[in-house]
Amino acid sequence: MGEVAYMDEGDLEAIVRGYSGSGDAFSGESSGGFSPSFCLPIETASFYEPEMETTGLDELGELYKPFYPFSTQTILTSTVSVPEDSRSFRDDKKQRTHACLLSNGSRADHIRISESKSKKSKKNQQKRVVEQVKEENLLSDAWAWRKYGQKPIKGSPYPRSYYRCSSSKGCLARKQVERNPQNPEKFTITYTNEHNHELPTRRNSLAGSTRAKSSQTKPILTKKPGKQVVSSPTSNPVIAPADESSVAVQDMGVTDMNTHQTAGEIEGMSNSLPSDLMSGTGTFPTFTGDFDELLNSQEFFSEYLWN
DNA sequence: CGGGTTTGACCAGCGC
DNA sequence: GCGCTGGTCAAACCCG
Repeated sequence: MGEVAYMDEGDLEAIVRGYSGSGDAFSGESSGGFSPSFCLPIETASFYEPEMETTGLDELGELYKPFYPFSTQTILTSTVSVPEDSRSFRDDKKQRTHACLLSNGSRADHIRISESKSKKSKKNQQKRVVEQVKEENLLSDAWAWRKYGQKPIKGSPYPRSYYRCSSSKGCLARKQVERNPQNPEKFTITYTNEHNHELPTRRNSLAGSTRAKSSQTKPILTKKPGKQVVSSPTSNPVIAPADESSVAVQDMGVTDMNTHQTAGEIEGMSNSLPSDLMSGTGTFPTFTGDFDELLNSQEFFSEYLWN
């Protein structure tokens, strides 16, 4: 546990250092305005380790609360940095870009850097923030995500769902959601890449509206080509009894958020969260702490962890 | 009609 | 080199 996966210490060191301010490729000039949500490498914890939810991170959790006060979940850490996922090569073929686009449109080319560092692009891909959240908190980020794939994962009875940011075409932000096999109540969310735009003022209208009926809570998938069957672990139409987290959310958020949007806007967005994430609570207040906050707190994390 | 999900296929990385 | 695995694509379909 807590092992640094996918990269050697040197790499991590470099990245952490870079991230914490030296402004190397990684920090990718989180230029002026809105800073990319994620560009920080944090320690990696292997998934599926229950302990990791409570380990030394408890303390951190406390510190983290102001930013992410959900009572039950644990924010975790993870990851690895280093850029460019395997797709980069294909992307080349397909004329797609895959780098850290910044708010100003510039491109943080941390990818290249890592490329030179390692060829194991797949493992070194820019995954980073991993959160352990309860079902009801799956909605806890204000970004608009569009599911683009789902795969059964070896070693886990639950499939992993893949989401990409749907609020901006060029946004490279990715999110993977999978149920923790050892603690099915919780989901592991892995964010990859960063958003190259600000928080959407509102989510796409249909996000969360579709499949609302057909989606059932079924961890294990059943396939029926051509049919809309349920399968996503995140397709939990009715799991989230809005709990205390909803309150907590509102408390926090607004602090940093006002730079991007109003609480009202946020709430509006919550009404259109993807159904599988919505868990049936159409009025779940969204996570207002935007990635900037996470970023900040995680920045702290990284320093805390590495010093 | 636009934008969401589902899902089989495809592709590249990795381990043996 | 081969097979396994994970990540993504894209067609088909659904919904408001």
